[in-house]
Amino acid sequence: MDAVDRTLVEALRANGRATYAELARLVGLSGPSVTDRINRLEQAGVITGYRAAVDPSTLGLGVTALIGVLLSDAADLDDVARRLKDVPEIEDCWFVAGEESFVLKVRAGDPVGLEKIIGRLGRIRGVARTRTTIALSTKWEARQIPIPAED
Amino acid sequence: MDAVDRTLVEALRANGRATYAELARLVGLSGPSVTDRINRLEQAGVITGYRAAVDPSTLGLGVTALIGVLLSDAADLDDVARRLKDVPEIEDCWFVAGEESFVLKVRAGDPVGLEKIIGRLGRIRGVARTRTTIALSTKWEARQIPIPAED
DNA sequence: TGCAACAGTGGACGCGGTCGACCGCACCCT
DNA sequence: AGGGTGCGGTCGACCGCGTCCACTGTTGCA
Repeated sequence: MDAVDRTLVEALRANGRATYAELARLVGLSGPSVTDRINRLEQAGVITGYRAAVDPSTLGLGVTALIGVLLSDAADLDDVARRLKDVPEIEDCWFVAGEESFVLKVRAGDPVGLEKIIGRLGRIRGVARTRTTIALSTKWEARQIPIPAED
Repeated sequence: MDAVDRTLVEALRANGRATYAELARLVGLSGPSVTDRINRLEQAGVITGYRAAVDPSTLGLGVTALIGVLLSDAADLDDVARRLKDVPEIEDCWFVAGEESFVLKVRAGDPVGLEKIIGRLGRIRGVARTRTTIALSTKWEARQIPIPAED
């Protein structure tokens, strides 16, 4: 994971469909050696995949919300996490410190859809209460934050 | 935006480096027509780009936190948003309904790094207070949620 | 000094992306 | 009903890219 690798990762974060030839020109190496490095980055788990970035609102998912999940006493964390995974509208799920045990980011088509999701969450065994925060606008999402110099 | 387009979007969300030939075989069309459709999806703003998915912890960004930002009375929303944008560690920024005006998702290398970010946020003009929730573990992130049938 | 391991280079081959020309269909207007 | 138009798709050809393999140069170590 040297400077060349960091450059490659930056370039692929900006454009996941960059050709190996382009990347080779960018870092001043030959094509095969760039291929080697990227394969190694993938196998090391640095690059976990390549995704098309899609605007959810164009797919009819205009509502974004953050939902805090409070558990009942004696709830099984793993069990709740497993049941949360069955709710397809949850895009992100963090286990957090604080009064709330999980924070979820969900997408819905409209407020009615969001209400249905909240209802489903509340019916999960072990979930005591939810606290929903609606995003009125998304200033930005998934911005590329700089890679720290050291490892 | 018909069923074929949805299939293409799903496929490119799963693998952003899929070749047009693969996609053509998948949907049963010729290469050029798939290229046309994808170009149209890009120009329509459905597909906004292609990104390599990177595991932040392998880059030395092991700490994820959600930070709620409370504003002072008479704070200028746009001005605060602009100053938040200058903080590179903020990966997502939503303007939300509720006592907090913004919710941020930030990444830091360690708790000390997070403390520095919180300090910087608190010094932004118009920011009255912040409330930080640390993610102890990420159950999942950026999961592909299904595309609703209708548009 | 000699050997081994590793990273990179260069060339050759096959496949994929791209472009232009053509086709068929649906829609519309008269 | 007929003709025109535009759109979406196919086909074929050319160029460039990805991939594989053999070779090279360097570093580290015995």
